[in-house]
Amino acid sequence: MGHTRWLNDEEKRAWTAFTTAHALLYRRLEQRLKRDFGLSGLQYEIMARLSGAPDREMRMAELAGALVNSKSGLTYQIGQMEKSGLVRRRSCPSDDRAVFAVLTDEGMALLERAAPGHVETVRELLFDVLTPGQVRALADGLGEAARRMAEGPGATRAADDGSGCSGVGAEATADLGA
Amino acid sequence: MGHTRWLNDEEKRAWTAFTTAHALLYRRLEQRLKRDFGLSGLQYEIMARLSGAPDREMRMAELAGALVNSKSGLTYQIGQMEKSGLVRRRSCPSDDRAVFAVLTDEGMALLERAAPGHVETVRELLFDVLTPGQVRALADGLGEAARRMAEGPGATRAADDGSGCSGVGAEATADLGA
DNA sequence: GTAGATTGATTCAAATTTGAACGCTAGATG
DNA sequence: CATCTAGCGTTCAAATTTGAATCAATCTAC
Repeated sequence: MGHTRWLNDEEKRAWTAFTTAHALLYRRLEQRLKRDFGLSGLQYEIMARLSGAPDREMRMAELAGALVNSKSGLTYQIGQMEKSGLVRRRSCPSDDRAVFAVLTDEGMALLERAAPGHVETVRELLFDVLTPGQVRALADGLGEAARRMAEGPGATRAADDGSGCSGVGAEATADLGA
Repeated sequence: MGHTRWLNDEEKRAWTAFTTAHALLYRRLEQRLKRDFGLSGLQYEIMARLSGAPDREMRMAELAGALVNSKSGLTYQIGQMEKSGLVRRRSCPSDDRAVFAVLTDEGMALLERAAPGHVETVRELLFDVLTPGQVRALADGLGEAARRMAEGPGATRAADDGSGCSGVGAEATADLGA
């Protein structure tokens, strides 16, 4: 392997902008969610994902894959949210291994209260700053990068077996600003 | 406050692409760093930042601000890295409150070994996928967003007093792919 | 100068995250 | 059918992160 292809100045700018913007934005969103609704960012994302899925439910592994989170971490958070009544577990009749996380009515209600402010913040801090062309570049460029990383080698398999328990095709983008 | 300005389809695509690409990429980078060098992502970033600063040192608060991390979290990590000899603390003669984190020669050497693979991964998974126009859009659009969030209201102050202890202007972008 | 307010960093307990086992079931192979 | 492999979710201990105190030192206004 020859010489490293270092980043040029514009790539360095892009890289720091990417990581810094993400960190700052995510931090703001978390602060707001915690302060106003006692929710963590992950909890919001879980609810947003579930809200967009058929019957408002997803299998644990599928959900973990969609959120890019570890399985054990998801188990923990679903446990917390179950205590709070935001989510409920349901086991799958046809496959005793599978567990579904289901968004409760209470969870849905909280999500609907939290979503407006959340989305508004994303808009103010991100989309109001970007030109339409830049929005498209994000969607296209980063979308393609994400797709390749999700499939390509090294991806933590989330193997989508089309088992009889239903199951969503991976691309369910929630309406409530997942 | 009237109605919520929800995200349109392209904005939703951009938002999920942004968050998902970041999560996937960051996870890959962390796995690689941990496996090959026993480093966490944060530790790498700390070293990369320090390596680009004058005298390879920064004040704790300044560093925390640059990394978008809590002060207490940084205290912990610097403690860990000090044990490993990657970093060393130095107190400021003219201000007894201030503490500098200094990258040691050993730390610098490790960074130089880790950087090529790190940067190469970023290139493969991100920049090789993006068009030059998309790179520019990231740099410009997200750069502007980051700038506003860093300054605008709600920013966790990192007040840059130009005290006699030296101190870097906030924008030191490290060469080693911070 | 001195009280009072601010800033810099650390400490501490609680919450969360991580990754490697573990137990269990479904599906494949013989 | 018996066994073997692989997938799913959980558990567990260790590591990390968080945020609210805390302690000390600087700066401000009297």
